[in-house]
Amino acid sequence: MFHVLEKRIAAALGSRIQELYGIGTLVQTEQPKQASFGEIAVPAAFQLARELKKAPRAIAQELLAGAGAIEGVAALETAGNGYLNVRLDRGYYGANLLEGAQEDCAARGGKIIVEHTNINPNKAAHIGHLRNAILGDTFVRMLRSTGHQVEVQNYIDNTGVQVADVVVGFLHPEIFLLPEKEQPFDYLCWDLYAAVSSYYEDHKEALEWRRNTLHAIEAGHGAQAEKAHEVSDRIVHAHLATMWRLNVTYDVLPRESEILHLKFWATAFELLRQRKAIYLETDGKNKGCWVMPGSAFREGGGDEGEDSKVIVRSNGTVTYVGKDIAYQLWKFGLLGKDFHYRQWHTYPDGRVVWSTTDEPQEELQRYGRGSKVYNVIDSRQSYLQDVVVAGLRALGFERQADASIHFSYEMVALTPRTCVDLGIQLSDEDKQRTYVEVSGRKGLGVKADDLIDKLTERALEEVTSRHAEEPEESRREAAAKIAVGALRYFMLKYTRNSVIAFDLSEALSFEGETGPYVQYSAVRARNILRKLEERGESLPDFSAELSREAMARQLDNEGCWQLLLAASKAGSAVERAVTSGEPSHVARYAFQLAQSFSNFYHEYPVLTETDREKKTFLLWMTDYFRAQLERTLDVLGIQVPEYM
RNA sequence: GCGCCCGUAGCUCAGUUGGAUAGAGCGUCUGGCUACGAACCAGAAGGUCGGGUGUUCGAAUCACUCCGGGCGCACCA
Repeated sequence: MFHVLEKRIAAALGSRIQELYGIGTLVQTEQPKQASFGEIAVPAAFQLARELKKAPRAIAQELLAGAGAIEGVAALETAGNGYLNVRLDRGYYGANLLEGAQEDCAARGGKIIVEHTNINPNKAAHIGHLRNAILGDTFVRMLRSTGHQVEVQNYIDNTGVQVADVVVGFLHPEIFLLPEKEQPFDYLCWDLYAAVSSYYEDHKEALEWRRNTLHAIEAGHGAQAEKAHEVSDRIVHAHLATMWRLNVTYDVLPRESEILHLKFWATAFELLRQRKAIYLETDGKNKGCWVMPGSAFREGGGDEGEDSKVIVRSNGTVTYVGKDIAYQLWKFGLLGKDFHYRQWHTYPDGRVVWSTTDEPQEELQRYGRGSKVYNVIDSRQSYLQDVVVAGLRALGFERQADASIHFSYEMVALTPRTCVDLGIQLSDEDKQRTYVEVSGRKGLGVKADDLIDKLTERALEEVTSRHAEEPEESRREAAAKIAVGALRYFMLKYTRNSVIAFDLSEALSFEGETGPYVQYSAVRARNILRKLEERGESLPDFSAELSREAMARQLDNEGCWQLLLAASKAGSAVERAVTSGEPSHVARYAFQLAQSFSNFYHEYPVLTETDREKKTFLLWMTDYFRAQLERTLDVLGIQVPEYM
């Protein structure tokens, strides 16, 4: 509702400017710092001042003078030295919210592809991966809630060295002892991978095992290839299970093995070669390689050969970037080829994740052909992402290059204190830092499932301390939702390019700006409504009992009005977060919304209210807050427990 | 050396793309449960927005520069 009015006001003033000065501009609106200034502020006069060579204040007055009435606006006034402030018609606003004024949610644009998670299928997921998945999944929810069609892809690199190293571990039990105790497969691989990696340090000759294994995997047969398949398949299932705990799901898993077997790369290579995006280097350190010149992806890349990027190695194998270019081309439907698809996994709610396969299937399924592609990838890979986009550009796919977005984010590191808690040895230098980088290769880091388990136990303690009478299963269910709320909110409250220094005790906190705080507000809103039923009363028919006049009367109360206004901004908050590509905006809004509700909760006793109209109004406010809280939490992928 | 990111309250971070008196959470200090649940609320203290120069009606935000920190710059993924 709020952004409908924002747009309406911008449009009205835009045409007013057009008729007065003959200038077509996009009128910006903002929200005043102080509530006393009104609900919407328009700084347009400042922008016009330069062009018109007039004082902003005078322009604002001219704009105001002949402006006609705008639906839903009670008053326009000038303020400061050129602001136009808007006061909304409160009765109109409330009545429209009550009727659930349709947010214009018409499906828009083409399909958007979001690729996220992309964890190497060779070990358990850790907190760094969680940031990727939660960021990606939340962005998907944001897009879907604003009417976009989205396809979620999780790329599986099942033929890389990481998998090979774990296979090496399994095939050399005489060196890499498997632990006696039972533990999940992905945990076992975590240790195995670290062990193999560190073994290479002192036994360079062992790298030959890795090379052999890689060759076998590419060839696609033999014991090593079989083991590689087994490892990556089992790990992918483990990852899907971990992500499911966090309400993160996927539509399709494109796999590297099919990119190889279906010769996607060969097709891409032909394109790149024909259009001269890459060339065969005949000299220098890259002699014998197919390279992309540095000038393609770096500004002023002058030194030929010095900064060019190898796409095909001198031994004829393709690099990661090369495969990624082929994959990116496929995402846009530019390769002229497609995968076959088979059902890979069914979620507990019945939805199905599909995987690519190289064998034709009876059941036809189509993926790819997006009009816009978001790749959720660590900012450390921005250089490689630039090369991929440059590849598209060099092929002449300008539009698709522009529509390829590296949705980057900074890494998750650990605070030194948390390292100590986890028993990780630190150098004196590291102890002085504010954070320490995790390393999957060394086996340092916090496993995702361990963290979720820890959070769940913490939440269970809290729940049990308040609801010992409830059955354990029910308490566990609530605790799981709280844990997920805490974790998702924690990963989302930071802006994307801020490094998260992960602190265990901070993450385990459920007070202040946290997911559980927001969940708690929603629970309390529900409780009021439930208590109403328990008292033998029922929810009034709001639209019958609350006339526009009644709404205006009640909203004349400044406190109520400000609270309702804040609650009504959910749509515009998500909208803004989508355009700025910043999920943290939604998280921040959710927190503010919860704060507003807390204020409401303490300020206005609902059930004991004696004035009938006011009580009806307060019940409506409660229900509206509940709906907005649930809606916003849903965008964040956070559920509301029955009690907490 | 080159490129990207960061520097805002004691700590961790926001700041609607250049706007009105710079905001939260944590921590500290004062108060508030006989419950629409205190995982909460009310209040207080706490700032030279890393330093400097510039751009203009107006700068935490843009440009230049210096200082401090991080991450990239493979025939690894």
